[in-house]
Amino acid sequence: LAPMLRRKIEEDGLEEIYTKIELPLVPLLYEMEMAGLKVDTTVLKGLSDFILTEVETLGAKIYELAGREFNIGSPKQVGEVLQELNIASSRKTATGQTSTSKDVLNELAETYELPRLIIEHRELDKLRATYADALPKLLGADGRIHSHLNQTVTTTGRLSSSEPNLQNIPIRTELGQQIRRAFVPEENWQLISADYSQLELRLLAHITRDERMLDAFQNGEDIHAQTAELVFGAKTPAELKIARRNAKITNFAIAYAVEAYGLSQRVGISRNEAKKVIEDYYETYKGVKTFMEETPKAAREQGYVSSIYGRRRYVPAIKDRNFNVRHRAEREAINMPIQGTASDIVKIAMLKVDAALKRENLKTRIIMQVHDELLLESPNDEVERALETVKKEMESAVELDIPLIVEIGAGNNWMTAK
DNA sequence: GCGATCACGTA
DNA sequence: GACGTACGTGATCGCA
Repeated sequence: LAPMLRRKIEEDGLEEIYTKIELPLVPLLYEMEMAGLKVDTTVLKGLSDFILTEVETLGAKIYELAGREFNIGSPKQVGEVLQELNIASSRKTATGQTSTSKDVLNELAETYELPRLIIEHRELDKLRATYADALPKLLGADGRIHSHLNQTVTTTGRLSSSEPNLQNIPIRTELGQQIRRAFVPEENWQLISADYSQLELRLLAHITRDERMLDAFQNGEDIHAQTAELVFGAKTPAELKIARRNAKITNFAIAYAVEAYGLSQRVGISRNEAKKVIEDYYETYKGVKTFMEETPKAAREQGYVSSIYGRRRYVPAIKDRNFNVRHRAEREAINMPIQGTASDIVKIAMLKVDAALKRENLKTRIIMQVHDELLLESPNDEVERALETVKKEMESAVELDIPLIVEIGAGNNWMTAK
């Protein structure tokens, strides 16, 4: 089997990906899994208890407004209650059930209190069940969590993490951030978090060769502000402040081939306004437009798309007779070179950081990767040096038409390290 | 006990 | 009829 697969690797031009990235990564992933992350279970216990009290209070209010008790954790029963109160949305799930998704509840929450409370209840219960209560159950004998780093799961080249998934630890909400406080360094060590700033957007510029976008990154300009001015027409500082937020959403959404409907939902504008924004975007960033048009064509002709280092994703569905299946494949094809190249680069950076740390005889070690972020653990007396080495190795991991920028920090838990 | 469904956490 | 990509996990629920 090996000779056959080797020949296939050669034929498909995958030697670089295989021999320079994936194979050398194996021992490093092993070391990361063995190292694990230290967890302060008292922080999690405190959070769990706090959330439980909050959830109980919320539950009582919810039952009162609903006029009866029911299982708030059951979307089916939530749907039934909304129907009883005649406030159910007409939107249905794939199986015809009344939808109780956050979007739907948010809309109802403008008029009614109950859906707002259900949203809050769900958020709290999710944090409690998935993180505060689940993580302590997975502690090893050493008091550390040893997640699996799966190398052969994703279609784009990303890693995945499981048992537990440490790539989806909360960060967005105030309470969610508290979960990160439970991830701590060894005594007299610190955690270092280093993440690539706007990696995928920079790669969008590099890959599409769009002049305006390349210029912005090369000159260290604020890309979201630029989009706010050029696409949203912001002129005064006040206009800019508002438009920048929407420009940021748009910049990221474009990389995933968002359509008018999706953008209208995210930015909170009408579908026609969103259509205009996308048109203006492509007029402003012409290279991006060309990429969006040419990539599905190339995928149809070759049968696959590639990252800039040659990693492939086959997209047979791009020839499907069904419109929806075909269009989904086109978006997948557009996104893969960006997400795939980002994956390649972070993996290369991991190898370079690891080699540099070992070369300098540092005890500092990589313990986790979260797609564009590396988490390291570093002895107190090494932290200063490690910060410098890690930042340097990550920013110079590869040479592209745009600069790579890394934001880095150290702290006594994952929250403060960021 | 298992799988489908729904929902939701991250980049 | 659907209309960003990539994942993993928990609770519920119906079925075996």
